[in-house]
Amino acid sequence: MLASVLVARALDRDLQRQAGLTLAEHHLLAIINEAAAEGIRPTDLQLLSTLTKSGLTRAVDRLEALGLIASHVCPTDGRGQLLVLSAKGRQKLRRTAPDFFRSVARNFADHLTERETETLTNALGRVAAADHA
Amino acid sequence: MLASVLVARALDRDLQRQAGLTLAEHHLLAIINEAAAEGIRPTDLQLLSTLTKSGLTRAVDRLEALGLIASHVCPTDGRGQLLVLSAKGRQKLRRTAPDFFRSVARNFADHLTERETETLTNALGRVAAADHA
DNA sequence: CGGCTTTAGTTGCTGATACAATCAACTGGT
DNA sequence: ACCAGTTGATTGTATCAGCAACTAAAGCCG
Repeated sequence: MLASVLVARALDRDLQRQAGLTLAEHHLLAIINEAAAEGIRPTDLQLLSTLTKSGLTRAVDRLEALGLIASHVCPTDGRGQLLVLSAKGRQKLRRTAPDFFRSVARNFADHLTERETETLTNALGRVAAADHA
Repeated sequence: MLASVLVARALDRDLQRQAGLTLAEHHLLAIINEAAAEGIRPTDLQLLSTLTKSGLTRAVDRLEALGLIASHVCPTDGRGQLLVLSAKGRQKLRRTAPDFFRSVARNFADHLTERETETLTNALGRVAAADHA
């Protein structure tokens, strides 16, 4: 827990300095970027993010206000939205990437061996996928 | 990050239900409990916790208001305090422990092999000890 | 001693999050 | 075609955390 908080704070600090984005916001952009071309539904986004439903709503609002993402009403479900990166959002992400990767390396990845990285990925992936009800 | 957030939320939820304590508050009690008998300084406590200075001040205030910890002026440094568990705090911690350990097992430890646990402890310990400036 | 710097801890303020309640749209059985 | 129940998402409210500025006690050094 301590490691995760310290790393998260360091990444957050660096991102805010270098890109004016929160770690959570940047993470959302990254997830949306890797989603299908037609966009991603907030519910699916939530499963991959560290936010709850309401937190996600607010974060999406902010990103939309910044013009980094766009939302359309889902054609097959009038309740839902489809979120996509705007051109500005894609650009932001691309420009931010180098600094961000350096930050991840410096604050986290460089401290681990390859074997450890693999073990962590597996083990924590399983933990994250578990049911925490 | 996702794993840590999900686990933290699950532990927090269980603790609040079962003991009326936040995960952060419970963590502070646990750290103080393992500290030297004469008490622990807020600064030292902060290094082991996930809180910042100001967050720690507030959390300590809450725990003191609940009567779970007591603070004395440090005899060798008039600026500082020495924090100790009260009898009530020790009791709280003892009574909370079984449920808490179960929660940790269910939400985290049970998903890992012994080798993985060992690797995580080492690797993340190193990450936490690193300088995140 | 006496002032300058550093360290310990607190406080005002702001922003972000979560929970719970709510609104809106879809779905399935009759 | 309708209504009950479910699911997707938003909003009201309260809390908590963090930053930055501040106070006060130590430490250092001439």
